Amino acid sequence: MSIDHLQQLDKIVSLSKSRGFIFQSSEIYGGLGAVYDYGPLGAELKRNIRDAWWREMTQKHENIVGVDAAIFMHPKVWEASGHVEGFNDPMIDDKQSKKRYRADMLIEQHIEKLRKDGKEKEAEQVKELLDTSGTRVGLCEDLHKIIMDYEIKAPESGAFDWTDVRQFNLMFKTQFGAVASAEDADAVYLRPETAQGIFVNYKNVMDTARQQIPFGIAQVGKAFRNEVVARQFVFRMREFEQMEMQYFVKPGADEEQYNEWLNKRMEWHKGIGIREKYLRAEPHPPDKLAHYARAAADIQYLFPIGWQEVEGIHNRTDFDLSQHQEYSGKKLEYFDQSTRDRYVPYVVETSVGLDRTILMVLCDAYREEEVEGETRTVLKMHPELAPITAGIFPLVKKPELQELSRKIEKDLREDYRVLYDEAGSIGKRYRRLDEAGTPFCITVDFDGLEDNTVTIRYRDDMKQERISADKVGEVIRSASKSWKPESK
RNA sequence: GCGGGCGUAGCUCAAUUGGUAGAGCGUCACCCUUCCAAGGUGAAUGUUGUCGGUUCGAGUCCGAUCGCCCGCUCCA
Repeated sequence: MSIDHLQQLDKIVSLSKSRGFIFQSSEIYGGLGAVYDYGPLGAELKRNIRDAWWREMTQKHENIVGVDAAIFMHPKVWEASGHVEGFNDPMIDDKQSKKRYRADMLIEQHIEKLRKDGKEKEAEQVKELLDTSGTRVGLCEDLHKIIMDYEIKAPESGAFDWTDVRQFNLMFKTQFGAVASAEDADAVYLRPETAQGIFVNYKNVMDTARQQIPFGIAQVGKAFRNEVVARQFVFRMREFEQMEMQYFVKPGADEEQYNEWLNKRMEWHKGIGIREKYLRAEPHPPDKLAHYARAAADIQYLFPIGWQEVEGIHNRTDFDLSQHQEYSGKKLEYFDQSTRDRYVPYVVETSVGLDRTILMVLCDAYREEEVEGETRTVLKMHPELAPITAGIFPLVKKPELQELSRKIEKDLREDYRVLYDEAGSIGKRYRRLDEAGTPFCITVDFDGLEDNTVTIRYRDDMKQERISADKVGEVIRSASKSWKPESK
């Protein structure tokens, strides 16, 4: 059976481990949940994708500049951004049905029910208690007491058999300063998103980079989320890498820019070789928008686990800058010299998960093909993303062939990541590099010694061409540039 | 975090009622080899996820723990 589009993630998990793309973190100690390490091939693939994004988003735009903000930030940043509040969900479980609910949502629903039943007075009472929860014993305890006192039952099972209310803080907290103290005063968070590193530097960049609105700030970096359920390989990890660009625009220009960036970003995904039919843009319904967003859309890929978000495009309005202006007391307004307008810019965000992009590239590239009764496993990824660009082989282990092979290897090494291999049969060496996604193999044979030629073998269709040994680099360059996923 | 399933070599998997842990592939070395996982010879690799219990004896039974998968939930 040949495979053109993956149905199971297992294949990628196995291949990732056996070829050295991705390993589980701390594996020799039994692994650490939802944390993964990149191996030799994975590290190269990751770098290539990161570089492609950075080139696209900064180098190709005169009005987008980069920053590299620290992971640690002032604790107030997360108060201003809404994360301290929004990242704490009080949850409660129904022991009968094993369903989990948000405690505050349960109470809200109960209030609505009371109103519907005409018990306006009691509804007001509960609403008052809900609004003041957290002021008596603690948030969890107060919410639990309301549920108990008003005998709020589980919506689905109708049971009244609750666990305690527990809070899930999705931000990682750590101690700042060498002397550990139990006090929260020293607590800092590992950033749950990189975006805030851009917003807090907005003024600095404005003051130094000689940019005028509209302009963008790009950043690639780690973010950390203590996910309740972190699963599905590198799709949802506790430590992950984001590639973000925040585009600052004049209020009113936000909708147009939002649409434009959604299109541009979709084109990028196609440009790195992802097949168009497995990509789609999925707008968020207005009632599902994040607290900061006016409009949002996912760019999704059809993973073996279904359609899933790889990138999010958000119209963040002036929410973040206004919040930071309020919390920091620093003016973050923009003054337009020509129109003499003064305003807090609106922000259009493009935020793509680097690890998710890697997974997408691996999934989209994965093929199993029938070749003369044997299965060929091959990663047909864009040549410019491939961890190893070319393999160089002497057809057999003979000194003359080895000599020319080594010379070609040395030349190519200046510009490309290459691998010299003389072990095993030639077919085996081709197939090994197929699994690594290497698009080109150069083989030196005896005929070639006569006229200084070699054969280049293409990964995607296994076709071979005889070319001049002096033109190998050139052929690789043009074949990389002209590569299209349709030709896979 | 809850419910269910699973955990044996780098990968995929065997191992009778509880009775000496194996195979295929891969890896490495050498030989052979003039273009698609060829062949030959040899080699390395496991506290059976971890800890504890039951037993004369545990990969197998029991408990705990860690991790993975599916569902619930969550996804700012």
